[in-house]
Amino acid sequence: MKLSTRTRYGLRAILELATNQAKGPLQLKIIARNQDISLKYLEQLMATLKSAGLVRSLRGSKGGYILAKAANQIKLSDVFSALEGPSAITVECLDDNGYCVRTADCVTRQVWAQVQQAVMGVLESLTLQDLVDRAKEKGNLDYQI
Amino acid sequence: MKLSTRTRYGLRAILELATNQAKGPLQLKIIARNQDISLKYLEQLMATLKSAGLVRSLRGSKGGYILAKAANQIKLSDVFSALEGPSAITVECLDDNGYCVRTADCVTRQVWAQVQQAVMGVLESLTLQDLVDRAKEKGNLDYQI
DNA sequence: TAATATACTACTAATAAGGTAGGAATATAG
DNA sequence: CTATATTCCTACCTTATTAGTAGTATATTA
Repeated sequence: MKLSTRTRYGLRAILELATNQAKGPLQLKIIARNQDISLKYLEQLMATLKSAGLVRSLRGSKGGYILAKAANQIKLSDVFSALEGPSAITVECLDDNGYCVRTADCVTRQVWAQVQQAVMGVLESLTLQDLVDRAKEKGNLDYQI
Repeated sequence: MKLSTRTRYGLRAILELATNQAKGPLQLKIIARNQDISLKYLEQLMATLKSAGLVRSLRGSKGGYILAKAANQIKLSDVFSALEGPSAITVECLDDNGYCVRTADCVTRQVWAQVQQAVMGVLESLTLQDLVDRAKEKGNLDYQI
C-alpha cells in the first residue's frame, strides 16, 4: 500500500496555498521550487485539485492558484480522494458488490472495510487549517526550506 | 493505495488454514480451488508466510500447510506485514529519517504517520480466530463456496 | 505587443504487480 | 523400490501503473 507521489506532492502543494493564502495567488513555479517538484508534473496535480473544486486558478501574468474555500473547510479526505481515488484503500470488492460471489459473508472484505474506515476517519478529522496551525506551532511559518 | 492481490489472497489462504485447522494439513491445491487462486502464485504467497513464521509445511504425499501457532496468536497485522511489507503505508520519509530535510517539522509526514497508526491499530486488534468466529456467526462454516 | 501564467494533450521511461513455467527435493503408499 | 503427490526454488514474462517530460495553445497583465 504505497502512497503515491501524486498524493504526497499534491497535499504539500495545496498546503502551501493554505499557508500563503493571505498573499494572493501563488504561482506553481514557486511551489515547484519550494517543494522540489517538477513544474510540469505539478501542473497536472493542480488540474486534478481544480476539477475537484478545491482550488481556483488565475491565468496570465500575476496569475497562480488560490484555495477555492477557507482552509478549515477543506478536509484532508477531500484532497486525498481527489488525488488518490475515491476510496482510501482500493479493493475491488469494496466498490463493486457484484465483484465476488462471496461478498455478503466475506470476513476478509469486512476487514478491509474496517481499515478503510479507519483511514478515512483520520483524514476526515483534519483540515488544511489544522495542518497550518500545527506548522505554526513548530515555528515553521512558511513550511518552506 | 491499492491493496495488492498478494495480501488479499494471502489472508484468504491463511484464513482457510485457520478454519480447517482441526483437519490436519491442507493442500494448496485445495485452497487454490476453493479460493480461485492460481496454484503457482499461491505457492509463492505461502512461502512468504512460511518464512514469516506464520505457517508450517509438510512435503510429500498427504502433505500440506498448517498454522504455525494457534489462530488466536496470529494477528492480521502479522499477515499483512509479511505480505505487504513492514509498514502499512509506504511513504519513504516514514521509514527513512534521512530521506528529506524537512522530516523534523513536516506536518504532512505527521499525517501519514497518523494514518499508518490507524491502519495498524485495526489490524493489530484482530486475530485469525476473530475472523473464524465471525464467519461461524454467519453460518459460513467452511468459508468456501 | 511582450512577458508570464495556466490549460491541454500526447508521449515515454521506469517500476511493480501479477502471474507462468519447469524442474528439484521430499514424503508416503503400495 | 517405485509411483505418486506434494512442497520448494528460481527464473522468466507480460501488463498496468506511476511518475514524469514535452510541446503548444490560451488567457492575462502591463
